Amino acid sequence: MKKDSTLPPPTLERLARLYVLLGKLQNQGLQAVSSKRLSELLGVPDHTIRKDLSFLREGLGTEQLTGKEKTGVGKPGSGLGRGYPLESLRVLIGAKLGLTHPRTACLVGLGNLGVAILNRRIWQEGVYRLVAAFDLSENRLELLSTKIPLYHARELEGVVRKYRIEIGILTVPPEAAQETADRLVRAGIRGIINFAPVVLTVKSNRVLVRNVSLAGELNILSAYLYQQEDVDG
Amino acid sequence: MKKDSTLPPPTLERLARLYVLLGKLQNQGLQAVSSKRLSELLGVPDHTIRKDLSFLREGLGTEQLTGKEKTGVGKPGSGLGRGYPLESLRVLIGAKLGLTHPRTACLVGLGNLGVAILNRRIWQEGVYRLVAAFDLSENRLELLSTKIPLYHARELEGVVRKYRIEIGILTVPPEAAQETADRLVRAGIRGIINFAPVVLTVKSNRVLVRNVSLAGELNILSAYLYQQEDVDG
DNA sequence: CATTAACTGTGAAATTTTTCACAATTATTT
DNA sequence: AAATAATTGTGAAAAATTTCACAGTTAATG
Repeated sequence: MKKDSTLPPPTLERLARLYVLLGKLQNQGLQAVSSKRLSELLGVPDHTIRKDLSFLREGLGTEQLTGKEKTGVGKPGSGLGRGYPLESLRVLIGAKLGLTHPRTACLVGLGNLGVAILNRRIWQEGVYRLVAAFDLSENRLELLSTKIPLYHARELEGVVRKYRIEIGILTVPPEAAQETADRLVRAGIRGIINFAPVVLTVKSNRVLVRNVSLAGELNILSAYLYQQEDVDG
Repeated sequence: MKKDSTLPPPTLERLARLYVLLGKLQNQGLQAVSSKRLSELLGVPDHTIRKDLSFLREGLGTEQLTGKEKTGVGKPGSGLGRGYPLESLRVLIGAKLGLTHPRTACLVGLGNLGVAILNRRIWQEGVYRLVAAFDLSENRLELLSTKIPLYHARELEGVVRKYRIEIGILTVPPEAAQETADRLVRAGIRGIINFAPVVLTVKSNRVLVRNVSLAGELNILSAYLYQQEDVDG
């Protein structure tokens, strides 16, 4: 539709995380933050944050921002209330990332991990709507007390199609992960967040996959530690 | 110690994930893979994989690899058994990333998420040793049946120091996350993998933090979907 | 009201990372 | 034994991303 210029991937990912942080800061009752503060909180250099934020300029409205007009959201200067106003910054990032209208999600696999995610507060906040959760065990389904509609796994395709579910969160055992992913894809899912310890293969390039891997994180951490050790001695 | 040239971060992170994948492929009984296959499996272009792998050359041994000697691990040519031999490639990556000697880890917080991680097979594989898990609830500690030593949270600092635990995995409720992280840092932890839905602030630059955030992943996914929607219509 | 201090915003430079393109290699086929 | 097909490895070019440095802004201070 809008042919908004697309963001550089690293910027997009940092903004997506920043968006979460801004919500937290708002809940703490703050009004504004500086790029320096955000830098400390996020572990990203302050100039990188300002640069990222400068992408919000594009498509800010119909006002012709020619030349050296005032363009940004941030308020320069010292003293309280300077920096970026939380409220408007958050709205702006939300608009840029398309986080304004709610997305539907489903959760597949109600083991310990699945239940942990089922109980997350994020589903109460309204931005993401968990409209279904699936499991193989009838027993499990009956035992769980939640407001989220629960279904037997055999109903996966039907429910995903019916509610046009966009995002699938995979918390099934590793053996079942690939097959479940295939089923989600066939049912028309648009994105998958995979918590199962497998490397998913999804051919369709219409479907985005984010792998969250404990083993991967451990390896990355170890490798950085190892590099540190090389340097420090 | 070794002053090994440090890897570009994107390469390091891809190799760390590749290492996991190679283990899986080995378990499937395969002997070798091509960069093209890895490309499909990992969703990374094949030339990027080959380039990444080319960093393994450095410090491959004392052989002086002058000129156009045979240097790589991969076997060119067509037919079965061509490409990269899984075994030796995995060993080489492991050596480069310092994944050869086991690392100690602890798990803090034994709610649903914690227990899910406690039961992961990775702790049986020998590369990472989960030497302690903590929780506040005595009840919970008694109920759990596992070979991993369980402790009350009050013993955190003592146990971390005693066993020189390097990596902490945080699966506590959000309210407790920052304080727990502070305690881990004070006790001398070297890295933290944070699964709690908060943005941790860790001043010490001796300590590495990896945040695993459902909200972050959801936002990233949504943003990419939104960009796709802009293009497709 | 001039000065100071603490910020933002950004074009341009520097750096890093990815992509390209193709020579070299080797099993398999003809 | 020549041709073919599939594959690695890598310098060099291209592209992307980060860093720099500083002009411009504004509340607070002296």
